[in-house]
Parts: sequence; structure tokens; C-alpha cells
Amino acid sequence: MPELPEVETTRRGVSPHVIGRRVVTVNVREHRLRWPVPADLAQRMTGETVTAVDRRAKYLLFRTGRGSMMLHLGMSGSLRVLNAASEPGPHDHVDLILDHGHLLRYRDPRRFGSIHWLDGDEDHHALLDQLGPEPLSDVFTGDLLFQLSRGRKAPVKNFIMDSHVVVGVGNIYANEALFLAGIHPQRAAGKISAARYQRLAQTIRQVLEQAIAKGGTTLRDFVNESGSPGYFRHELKVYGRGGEACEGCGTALKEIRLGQRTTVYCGRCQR
DNA sequence: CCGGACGCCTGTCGGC
DNA sequence: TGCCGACAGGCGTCCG
Repeated sequence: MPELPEVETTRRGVSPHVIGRRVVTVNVREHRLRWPVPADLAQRMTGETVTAVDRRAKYLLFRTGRGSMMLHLGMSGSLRVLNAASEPGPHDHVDLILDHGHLLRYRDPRRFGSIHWLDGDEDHHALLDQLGPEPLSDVFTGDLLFQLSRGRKAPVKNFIMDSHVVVGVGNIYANEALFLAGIHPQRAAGKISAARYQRLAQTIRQVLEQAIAKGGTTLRDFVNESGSPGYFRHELKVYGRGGEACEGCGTALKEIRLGQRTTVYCGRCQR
């Protein structure tokens, strides 16, 4: 799915269309997502006005006076703003009909996404409790990565994809950030120097910010609120380029499996 | 505590 | 052409 840049692109895209709008009707056509959609979601949200759309990790939080709808896009989810009269397709599971003749539509072919309801104004949920820092915040630093990684034997790629360490870094951007930092994805996390973690924290932040600026990466399913894809795919240096020449040295990029995920790197530039 | 594997689900693509 | 396995932006859970 959607990694952090795609979720942030979605947040920014839907915000102006939903903030200040009242929810007139909630249509849940499919309750079976990763977890069941709350049976009382419609009862909770109908009549409420959306006051803000926030993001924590890869979750979107739609604020209302009574509580928040917490939504995850999973691997194949997307949110679109459409005319209230538009007909839903096969994987369009949930609609929020708004008071200005438009609707917010949640589509998710693989149904790995989820929707929860948080009562009141607290962000209290088991799925949020154990999350690490936001990579675009000040508390995310190379020092933090260095401290947390001591004694860890897992590959550094797995380490930076661990949501207890830092949130929002999925498979695409983990590959990209490691390439930009010149770090081999299989290197043990606990054996990397503080200086190299400074560089890695920097490239993680850089690649996420640049991807947001391009509206995220679309491989297959991701579209923004208007139905347009993200354009960062053209900027990817290694992901999806196994066998191609490394931009830095011309060597063929290698492709392996790490933790069940495709991993691409340059055996010469990344050590 | 840590690390690795397994499912959840649908769609697509490559190989035979 | 058709079938079958592998794989796809995630992540909670289970097991050693």
C-alpha cells in the first residue's frame, strides 16, 4: 500500500473536501475488512461535522465532535471524493455522504485495510499505542536509530521497517533510503555506526518528503482523492529496477528476498 | 526480548 | 488458450 507518502497525499487531498462538512449518511457495503467495520459506525458519524483530518503513522483520523474515524488503507486501499450520485464499484466498501453533494469513498480490493471508531477526543487505541516516532518529526534522529539498534542482529532493512522503531517506512522507501545512504540492506542493524545512522535518518526523511511532493508512488492501486496516480515511481532509484544499471556506478542492481519482501540494492555502492 | 514465518484477500503476470 | 504458482505499497500474531 500506501506507505507514509501515499497516506499523507490522501490526507492533504481529502481534507479541503471534508473539513467543515456534515456527514449526512454512512453506507457500509462490506464490513469484512482486516477487522470488522464497527457495526455502529453510521450511528456514530451521521449528523457529525468533520473538524480535521490527521495522520498518525499510516492511519488517517477523521475528527468529529463525538470521536474519530480511524482508517488504514492496507495494501490496496484508496479514498476518493466523488459526486454523491456516482455508483459504487465492486470493491467500494464504504461511503460517507457529505452535505455538499459529494461523498468520500473508500475502495480496497484486498481488504487489508481497516476502519475503527475512537470515542471522544483521545487517540486511545491498541493499534496506536506501540508505534514509534514519526519520521518527519524532530524526535526522529540518527542518534535514536543508533541507540535502538544496539544489539540487534536483524538486517537494517527489517529494522527501519519495524513500526516500533519508526513509522511509515514500507518496502519501497526502505529500499530507496538505504540506497541513498549507501548502506547494504542485509547489514546487521546493531553493527552500523552512529555516523551512518545520521546519514540514514537524513535519507529516510528526504525520500519521504520528495515522494510526498510528487503525490506518492503508484504501482497499481494507489490514486489520490481525484483518482490520479502518484508520480514518484519515476524517481525510484532501485525499487522495481533489479537487473538495471545502478545510477551511481553502472553495476547491475541485485534483487533478493529479505523478510519475504523484494529487496533491491547495488552491491558496489551499498556496503 | 528478538527474529522470522504465516496468514489475511483479490488481481495480475509469467511460464509452461 | 488455460492453468498454476508467485508476487504485490501492510502488519498482527504465533512460534522457536
